[in-house]
Amino acid sequence: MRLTTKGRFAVTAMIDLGLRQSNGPVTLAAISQRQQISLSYLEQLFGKLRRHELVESTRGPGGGYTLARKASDITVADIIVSVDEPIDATHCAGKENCLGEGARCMTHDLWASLNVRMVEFLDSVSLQKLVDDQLAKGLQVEDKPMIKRAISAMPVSKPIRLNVPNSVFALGNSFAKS
Amino acid sequence: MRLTTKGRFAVTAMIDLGLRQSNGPVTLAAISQRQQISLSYLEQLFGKLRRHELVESTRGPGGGYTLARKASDITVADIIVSVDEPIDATHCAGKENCLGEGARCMTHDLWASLNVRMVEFLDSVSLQKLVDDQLAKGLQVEDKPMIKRAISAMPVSKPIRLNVPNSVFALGNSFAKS
DNA sequence: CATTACCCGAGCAAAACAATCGGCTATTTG
DNA sequence: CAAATAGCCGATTGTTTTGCTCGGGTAATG
Repeated sequence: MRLTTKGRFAVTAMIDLGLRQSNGPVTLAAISQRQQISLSYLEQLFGKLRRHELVESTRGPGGGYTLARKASDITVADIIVSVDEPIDATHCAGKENCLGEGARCMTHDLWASLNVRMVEFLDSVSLQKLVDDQLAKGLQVEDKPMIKRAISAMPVSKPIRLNVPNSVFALGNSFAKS
Repeated sequence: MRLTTKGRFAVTAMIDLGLRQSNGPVTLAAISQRQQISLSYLEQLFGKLRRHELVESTRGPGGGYTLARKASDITVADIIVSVDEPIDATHCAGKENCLGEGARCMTHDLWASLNVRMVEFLDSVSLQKLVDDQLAKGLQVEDKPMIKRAISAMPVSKPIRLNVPNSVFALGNSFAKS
């Protein structure tokens, strides 16, 4: 598992979806506006999320995305592996004898175990938990009319090309051991 | 914090160092051979590790690197932030009003908290733990003569350009919720 | 003073990231 | 039916990061 902005975008978008899907399907355009993520990029991410059966789509007017199962049954790990895809693994992909001799690079076992622990951790955090955290922090979700399709209006401020240098899970090393 | 192959290389190299530093300084050339990581890349990584005071260097023949403090006082988080550097943070770098209005993108609080939990976790895994894991798995460290400088010999098989497509912390999504 | 081995910066190919564009299909609504 | 909505999909693009090479240093040993 890798942790980059890509996974972060996906998690952010999923929280947005979790917060608002009670009113019916949520459009990517709306998520794009609220979270400042490019629409096309969201389409790519949600394509993967859909293929991994984390979300379901409804086409046509009034359509959009909804969670494929309860938010409490979706974990952060589910989301991240969905968008970060398989790719190989341990640098000596699957091969037992990476160094030719018996030495077999310890990377395998080592990284596999650290990996498992990481996944266990991320698997212990549910989307519901993150949604609740947001609600607890005072974020109020605008109640939009329940009648399907009724959005539309809204000036739509220019998309604004952010082009952030990027990164994720960044943090000053303020937690370095003293 | 980001988790990529870069951090994985650094952790792997540090474990190698932790396993063998009892015989005195360990050369990057030796780590390069054992772990199949390019020497120059290791130099870059250890430059950062040294500036972050995780390792100390000894120049000249018989020189190499040693841990700057006990392996039990070095955490995986220490290593990863050392090589992955600061970079900014939450996509709306520091600014409170990412969306102009009061809405303030939830990304901030959200990612910050998830981030903290990630860091706490990686900070709970010490290098010593990983070294012990390796020893427990039956890896035996060759006891090289204690006399300083005595290595040298050894045919040095060609460096072999691996050029792995890359990734890290990869894992099939075999743990997907059923 | 030659060897060892750390030090350092510039540069580079390939990959991943983030976004754009253009066209398509399914669904709703007038 | 036609128009609008909104998901779907692939090709392409610019930037950043990755992992590595090259070429030259400098400190320590013998």
